[in-house]
Order: sequence, then C-alpha cells, then structure tokens
Amino acid sequence: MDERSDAQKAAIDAADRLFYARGIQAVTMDELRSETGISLKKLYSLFDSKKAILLAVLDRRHELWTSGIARAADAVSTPTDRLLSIYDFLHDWFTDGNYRGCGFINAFGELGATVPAVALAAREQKESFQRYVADLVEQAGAPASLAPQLAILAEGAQTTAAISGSADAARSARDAAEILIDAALRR
Amino acid sequence: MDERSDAQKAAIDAADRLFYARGIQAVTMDELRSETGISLKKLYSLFDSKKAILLAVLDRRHELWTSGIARAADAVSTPTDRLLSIYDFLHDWFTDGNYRGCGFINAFGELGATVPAVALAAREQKESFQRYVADLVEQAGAPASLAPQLAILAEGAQTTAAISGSADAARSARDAAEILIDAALRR
DNA sequence: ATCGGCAGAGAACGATCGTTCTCTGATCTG
DNA sequence: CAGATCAGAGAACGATCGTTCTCTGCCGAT
Repeated sequence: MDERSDAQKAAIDAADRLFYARGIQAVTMDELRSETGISLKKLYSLFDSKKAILLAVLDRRHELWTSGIARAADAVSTPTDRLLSIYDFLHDWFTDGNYRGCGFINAFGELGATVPAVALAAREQKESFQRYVADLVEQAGAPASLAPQLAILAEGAQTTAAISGSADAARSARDAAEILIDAALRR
Repeated sequence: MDERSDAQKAAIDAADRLFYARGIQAVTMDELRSETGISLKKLYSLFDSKKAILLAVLDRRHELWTSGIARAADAVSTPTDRLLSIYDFLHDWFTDGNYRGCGFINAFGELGATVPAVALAAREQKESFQRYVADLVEQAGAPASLAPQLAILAEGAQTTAAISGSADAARSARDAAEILIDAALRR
C-alpha cells in the first residue's frame, strides 16, 4: 500500500539517479525539474523541500537494497549459501556501469554532520543489514561473532569497488567470507 | 624538505578539521578565515582556490595515514603482527572522539564525480594502502590473494565504525584478519 | 619627515540555488 | 455563458558563497 503518487515515484527515481551519480549538493532543483518534466511548483507540492526528496530517495534505496539481497538469497537454499549470495549480489551491482559506492555512505559523508536525518537513515540501513546477516549466521549455526565480520567485508567491498572502479573486491570479499564461515563452523 | 610556510600548514590543519567534521561544501571560506585568523586575501595568496586547499588537505591526510600505520607497525616485529597492527591503529583512530569515517571516501562521495582531482587523490591513497598490505603479505609468506581481503576488512571497518559510531568494528576486523592470515599460512 | 609600496581587513561583486510568486490559460460549476 | 478555482511554467526573490577589490595604515628607504 504505497501512498506515493506516480509523479512522486518518478521524481524520487530521477533524484536518486542524479544524487547518486554526482553528489547531492551538485544537483539543483532546476535540474531535477528538467530531468523529470515536473515543474518546480509541482515538485514543491509533492515534497516539502529538497531535503525531503533526499530522505525519500534514501528510503527507496533501503527498499531496493533489501529486496535485491532477498532475491539473491532466494536463488540458493542453505543459510551459508545465502550469506555468500550477498557478495554475488554486490558483484552484479559493481558491474552495472554506474556504480559509485554505497549511497548511504556517500550521503552520510556529505550531509550526515549537518542533516541529522541523513545520519539516522544511514545508521538504520546499516543496522538492518547487520540484523539480516546475524539472522543467517544464527541459522547456519555459526557463532554470533561471525556476523559483523561478514558485514564488514560487504562494506569494505563496496568502498573498495567504488574507488578502484573494479568489481574484483566482490570476489575477494566472497573468498574471505567463505574462509571465515568455514572456520566458524569448524570450531 | 617541506615547501609549505607555517601559515599554509595552519590553514591546511584548520581546513582539514572543518572539512572532515562537517563536509567540504558545508565549510565556507569565511569560516576558514575566522578559524585561522588569516585574512581572505592572505588565504588566496597562499592557495589558488578552495579546491587547492582541499587537495592540500588530502595530501596531508595521506601523509598522516601513512606515518600512523608505519608507527603502529614499528611497535611489533613480525610481518603478521604488522598486518594486525593496522586494525589496532584503526581502533585508536575510531575512539579518538571525532571520527567520522575515511576522509578520502567522504571527499570522494561528495566531490569525486565533479572534481576529478579528488577522485584521483582517493584512488591513489587506496592504492598506496593496498601496496603496503601486499608487501607485508608477501613478507609473511602468504599467497597474494590475502592482501585485498585484508584491505577490504580495513575499509569496511572504517565505514562501519563511522556510521555505527562504535569502535567495535576494529576488533571484529582484527579477529577476521587473524583467521584469514592463519588459514592462508596453513595452506 | 616624506614618499612608495605592501599587507591586512572586510566590503563588494557576481554567480548560484532553494524556494516562492505571478501570470496565464484551462476546466468545472451553476 | 460567466465566473471562480486550480495547475503549470518559469520569472523573481533572498540568501549564500567563492573570489576580488578597495581602502587604510604601517614600515622602510632616502
């Protein structure tokens, strides 16, 4: 039951693309207007402010991440494979051509200190991911200490891939995760 | 043989503190003036532009990172311990109270897409770190594939600590690194 | 002592950007 | 058909910020 109108969704979509590709403050409202074909007056009737658009973008990014991870997990059957599918999902993302790091980390770095809601959104996204990993780790029967390690590998792969411009980090992270899971289960 | 004047160093110092704490575009030249006590005219005689100040800040951050990592490594004696000392260094950094993520990643997210020199500086810093890790891995007699895994753990710990606001990630990363190193040497 | 140049302080400029306002035209109502 | 309400487009406003300019006073040289 999404309360958002089609125009809102289109605006959020375009804003996400622009903010992510170039940074938030680098995108003007006028650009968002010309990109969407929605007039400024209409944009401001759909959202209170540019900040409100950004928060909607982050919400949507959170949903897309969650559903993407879940879809990758659905392709396999054991908790261990589901954990490893995270890095396959990351690999696909890194190679899609427009990858420029984790949108939450980018937003946090740019605005987290001046806009508390941005810092909060980033924290919530990361915590939600950590819970997801922790659940799978528990299902796999591995000690809880494995979960933050696997999450850190995923975070590190994202920033490494962003700055190096290569998707290799996803494979390295996956290999490392496999070793850590093995060691944890062997204990 | 540093070519920089004391005034330049003071300006870079203050700019680093402000940029890092609040984001680059959130800091005005006027604020930098009042923070340093250096007039705008003088600032613009010391640096061509705000961008030039930022690049000098990133340079200095690179030096500080390199020397900090080296100092931590000097406290121990084996290549393996030197590798692990990276995460101890990170832990100290995370707990210093003003930690807000990797300055290069923050700058990359905010300005990497619009200022190519910023993207370049970030890439160089990360590559330099990867080389450092790779050298130690080789000295430890472990396979080369271990190096990117350890680097990814360090990157992931930095972003995780930034957003969670806790230094725990450093310990998790260290534990994971220990397991990966052990496994690599056992092979 | 006077003149010339230099440096500092901050006022001013020009551009930009988020947000609001005005004007126009269309649609709906009675 | 007349009048009123609404939405769209983009001009305009007000604030901000990087950068430059002007003015003032100081210092050294003659």
